Amino acid sequence: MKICSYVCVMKIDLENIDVEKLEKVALILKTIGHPVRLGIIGLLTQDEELSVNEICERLDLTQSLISHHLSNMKLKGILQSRRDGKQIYYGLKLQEVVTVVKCMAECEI
Amino acid sequence: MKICSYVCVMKIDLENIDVEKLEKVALILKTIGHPVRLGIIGLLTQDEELSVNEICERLDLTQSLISHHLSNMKLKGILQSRRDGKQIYYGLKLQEVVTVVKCMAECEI
DNA sequence: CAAACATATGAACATATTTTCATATATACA
DNA sequence: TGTATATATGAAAATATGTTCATATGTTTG
Repeated sequence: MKICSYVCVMKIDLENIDVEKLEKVALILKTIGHPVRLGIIGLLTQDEELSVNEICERLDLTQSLISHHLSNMKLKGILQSRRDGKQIYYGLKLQEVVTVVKCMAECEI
Repeated sequence: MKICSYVCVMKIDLENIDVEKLEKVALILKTIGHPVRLGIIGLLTQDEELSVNEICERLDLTQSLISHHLSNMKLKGILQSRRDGKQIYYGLKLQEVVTVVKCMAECEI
């Protein structure tokens, strides 16, 4: 399913977007725009929730690195987390990022 | 028109995205994720093409700064340019970025 | 309560990005 | 051809980001 093609003709009304909002949008996009964080988002579209360790193993990256990236994305409202015993489970909060990533992943670049 | 809501349930199949593609996607998103560059993209959704000077004036930023950002985005395939006499006109090449920005601009963050 | 496990955090370092300034290049036109 | 105009470019400085390492915190269980 390709959506970009007909949506993309619409104008982005920047007059109605205040600077603060624009900077928030920029911040989210910049944050998503990193291979490790994209990897995490990818995993979390397949599994609703994953523990830090599961993410580390699946991406084959260190706990510390993953933890930093998770905190980063949580801070920006992209992810949410919940503790269950010893583990902390992360999941997507800002669902729109999936649309964004899908759109980019589908197009030819 | 809100599209995100129903698209976002779909999974991002990272198995089918090679690392190279993933990094390209990351690069595009990171590039878009900057206030000045978002501003340029916004203008170019309203006007198909704009000269460097027009962009500078509308965003009230220096020629050099804008020029650097334009080159950056052109290099990454987001924009295209064409010379007409003394001026160089820039326009969107990777139309998908509009979907991306719109999606982010519409959601509550 | 101590040990083991899961995760977070802070500092330090390396690297990348953004912006500015000065200057170069390209085009038009008198 | 020289001058004005439009844009690009390169280097430098300031700032931000990513990664690693060591260690702290929180939770469970023997």
